[in-house]
Amino acid sequence: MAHAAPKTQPVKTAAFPGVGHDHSHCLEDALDHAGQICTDSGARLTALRRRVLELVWSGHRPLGAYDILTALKTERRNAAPPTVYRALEFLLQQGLVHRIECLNAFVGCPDPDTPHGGQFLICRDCGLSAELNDDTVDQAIRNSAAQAGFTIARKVIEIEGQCPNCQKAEM
Amino acid sequence: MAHAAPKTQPVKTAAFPGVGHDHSHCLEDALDHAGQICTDSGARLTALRRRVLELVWSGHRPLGAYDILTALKTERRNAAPPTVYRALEFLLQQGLVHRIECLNAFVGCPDPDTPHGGQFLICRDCGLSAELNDDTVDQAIRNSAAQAGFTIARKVIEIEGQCPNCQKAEM
DNA sequence: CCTTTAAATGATATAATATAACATTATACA
DNA sequence: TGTATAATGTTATATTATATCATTTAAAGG
Ligand SMILES: [Zn+2]
Ligand SMILES: [Zn+2]
Ligand SMILES: [Zn+2]
Ligand SMILES: [Zn+2]
Repeated sequence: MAHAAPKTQPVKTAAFPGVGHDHSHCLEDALDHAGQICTDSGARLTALRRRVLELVWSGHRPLGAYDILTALKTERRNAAPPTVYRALEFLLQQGLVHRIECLNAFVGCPDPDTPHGGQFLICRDCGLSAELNDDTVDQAIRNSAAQAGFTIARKVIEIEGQCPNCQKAEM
Repeated sequence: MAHAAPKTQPVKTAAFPGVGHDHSHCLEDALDHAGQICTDSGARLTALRRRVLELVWSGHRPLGAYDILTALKTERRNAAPPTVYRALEFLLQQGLVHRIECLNAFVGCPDPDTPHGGQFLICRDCGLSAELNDDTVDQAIRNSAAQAGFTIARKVIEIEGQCPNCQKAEM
């Protein structure tokens, strides 16, 4: 985890990226992490896979496979659905992207170093998503499953609603 | 955490239906509830909608729309995708069924009297699902969303893994 | 009861998402 | 270099979901 924030002011929850944030930084970070992770694990981050990761990270909005395909086709005329789905499958396996089930879409993981199922807040108005990893939620679910004698393999936690920015915009 | 359970014996969680449970009872219950709810709200539980609800309740396994369609076609030769999707849309609106996003499937709600988003345990081995409504989980998510300034419209909580029966069967 | 109107269903077409299967190319490595 | 493996190309098709307009059914009011 990152170092502690300065203590003098309330922790600014950065769940949703500010409208004017420096997204090139998000992108660089994601690619750097990806390079590191794949190097470490011996996985091959090919040009294609890297490019698909970049496209997923073109913003904080989950993208459908066919959105990605459309973008990819402008540079690779022969790109087809399997091209994208295979790259996404790889990126999912490496924990570099998450699949948003309720949207049939994919979004970059901002913290891929340790594998995790994410908790997603998804704005219905602007389409932005934010990944949380609240351990209280996680614990509650683990307890609940344990009580039912259920062994967890994967958690899908997707919260749809309205993000702070869009709430302000409505007033 | 919720209030303490009686200490004398472990809480029997009935999350997953026993292999030999009286399912006809589940079905009757579901149809009775549905009739009551629709009567109360003035919604029209037509023969078709009722039949689709029965099919969804043919077991505790989420069914895809086309599974339902296949079954329906044996009785209504002219059934088509919209036939099923429209009935499902109605049943969803009435809270009589839930949609399982990670399976693109639908399952009956065992407790439709008060609207709620469910928490689902889904067994990858046998396909059975169980609906929980653990308030601790719910609270944790509400807190987490509130901290992010996010307004919740809908929660998708789907836990994939192995149910107790399938764990035993593996030994 | 009949008419008007709205809701539900029928019917056809097509959109959107995802995978199967096999051929070809690139990479690893012995 | 040759061989095996992984990745990508290519084509076809499966699966899930919706749009649109016609027809039928049921509710409501006179
Ligand atoms: Zn960003
Ligand atoms: Zn928003
Ligand atoms: Zn049952
Ligand atoms: Zn099972």
